Amino acid sequence: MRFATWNVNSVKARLPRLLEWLAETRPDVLCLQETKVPQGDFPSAEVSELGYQTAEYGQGRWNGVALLSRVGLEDVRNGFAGEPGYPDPEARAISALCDGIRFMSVYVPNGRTPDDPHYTYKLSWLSALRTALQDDVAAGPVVVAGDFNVAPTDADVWDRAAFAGSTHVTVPEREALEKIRGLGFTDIPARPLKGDRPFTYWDYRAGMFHKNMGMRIDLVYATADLAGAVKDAVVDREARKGKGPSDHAPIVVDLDR
DNA sequence: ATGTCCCTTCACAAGGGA
Repeated sequence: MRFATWNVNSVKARLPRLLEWLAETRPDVLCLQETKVPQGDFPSAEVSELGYQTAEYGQGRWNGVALLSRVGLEDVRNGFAGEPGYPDPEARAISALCDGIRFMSVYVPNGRTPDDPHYTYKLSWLSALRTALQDDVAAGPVVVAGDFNVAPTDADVWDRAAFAGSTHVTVPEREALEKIRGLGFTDIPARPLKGDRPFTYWDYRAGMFHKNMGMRIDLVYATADLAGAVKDAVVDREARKGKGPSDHAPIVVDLDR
């Protein structure tokens, strides 16, 4: 099985790139984030021509997550039990069973700055996610993949000094991820296709991509049975190149299963 | 680092978010 995760930064703006990438990469399951389309506006017809079923959890202008699968899509859940809002619920998580594995696509709140209420929301959201995942982990194999908006270690940002006082690198954010891993998840290491660090995000500005000034904030968390079956995992930085890319690159994981 | 992109609307320019 091959699965992937990708923050596309608007599925409408990215549709040509998405379709081209799907036809080339052919994941069995794809976790999408930041679709930025209201519920019902996901281009399901276009992806169905490539053999994919769609489950979408959309919202007006921001957020939005989706799952694409060509190996089944059952027991779809928008959001999770106990998920906080800001203050209303936001479209940040969707999960479903695909070929016996529960896949959850997540778009963790950004947090903005450490003194912003949005940062508190981010920590609450991650804590509630951990609680909700307990039942899923007890039920069978689980993959939680997406834009976590946290760099797990200092090695996961291009320059730790540049992030002094910023979100994404604070101890409470990192501890929140550690607690999620404590449920039995492994942070699946992905190979960078260039350079020594598997960054997944590069700001559009200032030529950050070309200077490889990136961050590893898109992550794949898999339970032990699946982590042991990983044959290969790569950050597809090719998808960050060329005309009209997302600011995030996909992570592609191959399982011996 | 703040050099872009994407969304929206009291829309053809500007603000918000990332």
